Amino acid sequence: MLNINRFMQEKKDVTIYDIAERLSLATSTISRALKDHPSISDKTIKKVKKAAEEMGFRPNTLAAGLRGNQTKIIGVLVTRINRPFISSLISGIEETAQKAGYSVMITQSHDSYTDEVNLSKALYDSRVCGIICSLAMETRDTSHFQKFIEKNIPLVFVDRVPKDFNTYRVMIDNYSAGYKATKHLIEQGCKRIAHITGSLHRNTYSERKRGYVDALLESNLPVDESLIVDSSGLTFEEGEMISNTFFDFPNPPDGIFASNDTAAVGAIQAAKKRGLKIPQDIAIIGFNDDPIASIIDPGLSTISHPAVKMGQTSAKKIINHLKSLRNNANASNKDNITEVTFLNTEVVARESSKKEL
Amino acid sequence: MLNINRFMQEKKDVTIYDIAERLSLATSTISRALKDHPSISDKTIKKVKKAAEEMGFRPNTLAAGLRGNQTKIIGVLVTRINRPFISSLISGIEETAQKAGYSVMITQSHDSYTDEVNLSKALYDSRVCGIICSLAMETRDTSHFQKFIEKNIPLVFVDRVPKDFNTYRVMIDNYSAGYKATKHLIEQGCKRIAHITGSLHRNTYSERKRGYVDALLESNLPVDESLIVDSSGLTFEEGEMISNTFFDFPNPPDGIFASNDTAAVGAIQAAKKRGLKIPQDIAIIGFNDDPIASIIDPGLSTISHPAVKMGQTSAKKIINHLKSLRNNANASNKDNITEVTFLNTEVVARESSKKEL
DNA sequence: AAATATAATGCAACCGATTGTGTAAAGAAA
DNA sequence: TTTCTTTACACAATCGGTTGCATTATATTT
Repeated sequence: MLNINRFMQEKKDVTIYDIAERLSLATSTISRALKDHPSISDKTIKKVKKAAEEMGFRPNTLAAGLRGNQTKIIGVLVTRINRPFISSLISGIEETAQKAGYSVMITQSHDSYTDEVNLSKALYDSRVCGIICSLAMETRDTSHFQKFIEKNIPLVFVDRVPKDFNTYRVMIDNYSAGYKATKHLIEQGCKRIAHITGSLHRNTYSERKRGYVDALLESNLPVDESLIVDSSGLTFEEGEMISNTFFDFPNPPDGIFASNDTAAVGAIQAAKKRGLKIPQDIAIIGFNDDPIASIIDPGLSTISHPAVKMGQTSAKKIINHLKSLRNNANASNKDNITEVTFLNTEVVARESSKKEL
Repeated sequence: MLNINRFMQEKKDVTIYDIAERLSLATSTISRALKDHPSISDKTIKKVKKAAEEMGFRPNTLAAGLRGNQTKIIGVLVTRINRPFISSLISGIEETAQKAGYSVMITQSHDSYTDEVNLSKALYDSRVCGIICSLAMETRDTSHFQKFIEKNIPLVFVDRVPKDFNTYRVMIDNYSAGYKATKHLIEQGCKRIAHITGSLHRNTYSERKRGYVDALLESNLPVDESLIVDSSGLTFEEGEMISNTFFDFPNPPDGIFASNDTAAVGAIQAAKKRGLKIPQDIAIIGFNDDPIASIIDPGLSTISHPAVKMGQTSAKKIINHLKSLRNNANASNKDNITEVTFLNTEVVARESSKKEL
């Protein structure tokens, strides 16, 4: 049995030892030559690369990673992959990482705190060289990320960021976005604007709400708490249901600002089913500019979110940080990197809110 | 300078050596105890696990991977992450992988053949334990995957699969799906059905087209080549444009079967702009059951695709294969695993095609 | 009690690339 | 020619688990 097994074993990978032997050079020379190390002559470099090519040499990233206690893998920890915003974010990360020679390891917390904790450990175990995270809905305590800081592993929180954590943050200005969205409805003539928000534990939603409130106040419009509803999942169904309760009010709103497009689409459907005219009876604005926004009828006004760019930016933060660590070996900015990058948002006005044609 | 650096170095990770020293045991014992090896006594196992926990031990997956020349990482190579079908697929893969203790490394080819080749090499270099791939639109030759077979690394092609490659394939029955979609339109009374297809080099599209043709033939309807148009990207714009050319025909179609929902939505928009009644004047059916399908007005009939399940199934193929390799060390089914799994599709009939209420 | 079987643990090589330090060779300066 | 620099390369330790085999401790049998 053992014999059979032995015969069936696939041939070994070509290693730098094999190249060294063939060229009668030391493995250290091979290793350096393959990386264009300055202390290796051009002649040798060429010779080594040629041999490596011919022999079909493929570097073993595990060995390199073990030795340097560091991989070229960026860990990504998001809530759910199959959402337009998130998948675009990941796409941006992967694109930027790939160009710089990094790989991307993806995990999803499904908005569960315990999953998030475990996955952060798993990513640590994989010796990722950096980590990009968008917090789970449930997460309150973020101490499980402290380990990365201690180990000087760059950490970027994106979109859903903690309040108090000295790291990179890449996000949009949710406050001003919420403000802009509300202001837009006010400019269309809305006097009574409802707001469907997500969990206020997440900065994204709480900030948007803050912007919403301030926009109302600024225009001397009353802030009616009954018009502000917390939708745990911001789903289509919840959007529809919450809107229906609004419409049942003796004094219903004439505008709805939903904190994502999915819920906003629910609001549109609810309004349509009631025979309410959009935007005359009820103007609606969402958030994210998901593909549906431009396809639904009427077109959904929304706030556009540079998802892909946020991913690219996050990846760049990691990559640049690592680069500067290399160039400046003693630059251990440990627990001192607090850099917040805000990306632009824009009001995308479509039919669901444009009262005057 | 060097001194400062030394002081700033983060503390080392706890290794099995540290545990071994503390308990006066050999590292081999620690290693085995942590894995519940049968030859280690329960008492020792408990003691070791307790110490590991207390000391905050985290295994270095790189070291384990190097030694065994194998990681617990499943490589995923898709065309574009930020598409509903793909992101759901990935979500399914990640979910299943995570449960079984595997990680997922993601790459996107952007439908480029050269990128696909390079990424397959990069995944190989990372010593992934398996690979799941959906082919790039451009890909004709798939020999770059041969290396995985030779190395006995399980390979699963999903959705967009090559014709001739002895591996796992997880897919839907595109032929019957295309047949069902067309048949559905025929049952609604359509006599002249157009088809917007993707690149016929990809099995997905060529098979759907074959089903379309056969459904027509079976119902004694003529197959008019001018009604079959190849849309390279199957984008919204292409769907709109191609539909417009159809509508300009002296003898326009009364039904359109588009090979994805995006293009079908384009067809809907084109029809609406022309004032054509859907489905009375023109019935439309898409493919995929993307979120838009249920949200657009009129609701888009389509073929539902179990994307998440395809991901889960693909991951399971990898995991089970590895498991059986472990249990049966000499089971090198090299170049002999041709297992095709078909997942079910369903016609989802919505307003865009239901002629009789 | 001696012999044998079995359970539990130790020893040490190994995976493949990286890198600080040492050394030989070639060139430059004295 | 000798000495001092550079330049180019070699040596060998290292990263942290894993695993085949050897060894010791304990249990069982005769």
